[in-house]
Amino acid sequence: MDMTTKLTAAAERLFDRHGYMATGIDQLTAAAGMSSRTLYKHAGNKAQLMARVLTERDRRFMARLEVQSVDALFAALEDWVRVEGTRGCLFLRSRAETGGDTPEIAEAVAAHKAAFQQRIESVVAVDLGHEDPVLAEQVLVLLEGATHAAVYRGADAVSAARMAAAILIERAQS
Amino acid sequence: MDMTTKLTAAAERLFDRHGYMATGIDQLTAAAGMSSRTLYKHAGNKAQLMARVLTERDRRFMARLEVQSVDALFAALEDWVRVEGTRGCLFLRSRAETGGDTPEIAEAVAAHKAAFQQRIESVVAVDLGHEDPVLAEQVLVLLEGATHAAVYRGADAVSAARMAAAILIERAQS
DNA sequence: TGCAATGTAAAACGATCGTTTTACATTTAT
DNA sequence: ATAAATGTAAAACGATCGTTTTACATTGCA
Repeated sequence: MDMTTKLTAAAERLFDRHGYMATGIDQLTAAAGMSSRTLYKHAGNKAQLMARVLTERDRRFMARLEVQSVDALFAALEDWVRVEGTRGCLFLRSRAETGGDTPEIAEAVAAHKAAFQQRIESVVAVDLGHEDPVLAEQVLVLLEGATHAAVYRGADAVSAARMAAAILIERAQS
Repeated sequence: MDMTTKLTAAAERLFDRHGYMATGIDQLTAAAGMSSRTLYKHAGNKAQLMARVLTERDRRFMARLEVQSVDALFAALEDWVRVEGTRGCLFLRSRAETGGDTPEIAEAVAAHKAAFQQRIESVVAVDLGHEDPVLAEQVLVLLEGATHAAVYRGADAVSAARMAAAILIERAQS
């Protein structure tokens, strides 16, 4: 595993567990097993490192959402939550932590959320046989809600959201 | 307005807009119009100040949720979002920023979320004439989802959530 | 009248921040 | 064989962090 990969993985873990601002450069170098000189050579600076973490996380998360039904979206979220834990959406969290004032971060978040919404719209269209923007928005709200409610409600929140989505989809299909 | 009230109001605004970690004590003293000596006399320290901000916010938010129907819960959230803006849930955000490692903050968040859930359960029970924990969990997910989706989707997310809740409630009533 | 309380302004505290630099070792490719 | 690239360890950078303290002014009550 090359230094960039190792750094990005370590950074994602620390930023996710302790927050972007609360994670210092020396914690990052210690976790990644490299000197600060090497960190800066590969990452540029802390904000760019966070942006790269988000881009990598987007890639991994969106890969799991390559499914053909709305119900499978919730199954994928259940898997994600089981594997990665429940600390809320890292994209929204890092944007909020920086007040939206760090361009690299704000752009990575915007790109992810646009892709996220697009994916939901197309999966809803597959399930229904036609587009339904309002239903897609409701599914998006349920996924976002499951992600954040799971922080304090656990996996129950995800399965409740999944059942709610099934009802809305069935209703729209008939 | 006494110093404690002025400080808490200024702190809530800054913590919400820029994040807890990113807001320094000197920004707080400048916004509240007081010396750091007075700030520490009233607040104890930064974490206790954040905890007091959260307790006050819980009071104001929960007061708006003193309603008699699930639909009114979403109407109340629409009002809240219009008045206070959309930067996500300050409770979850501050807990995530501190990794859950700051006891005062973690406790204030836990207390709020417990009260939030309880309120939803009782409003659902009023609407249905009986308790329905699963439906209440779905309403909680929709409210949490609307709060966080509104950050990047705007008010559409809240009205979509409101419509979804109406469908689920109607279905449970018949 | 005088003392306790409450406030400000500003300096100082040691610690830590993100970042750069200096000095040196090791690997890699021509 | 040699020069470029890539790494480490560690010191140093100025800035800022949360917090405490010193010195002094104002207020309100006994």
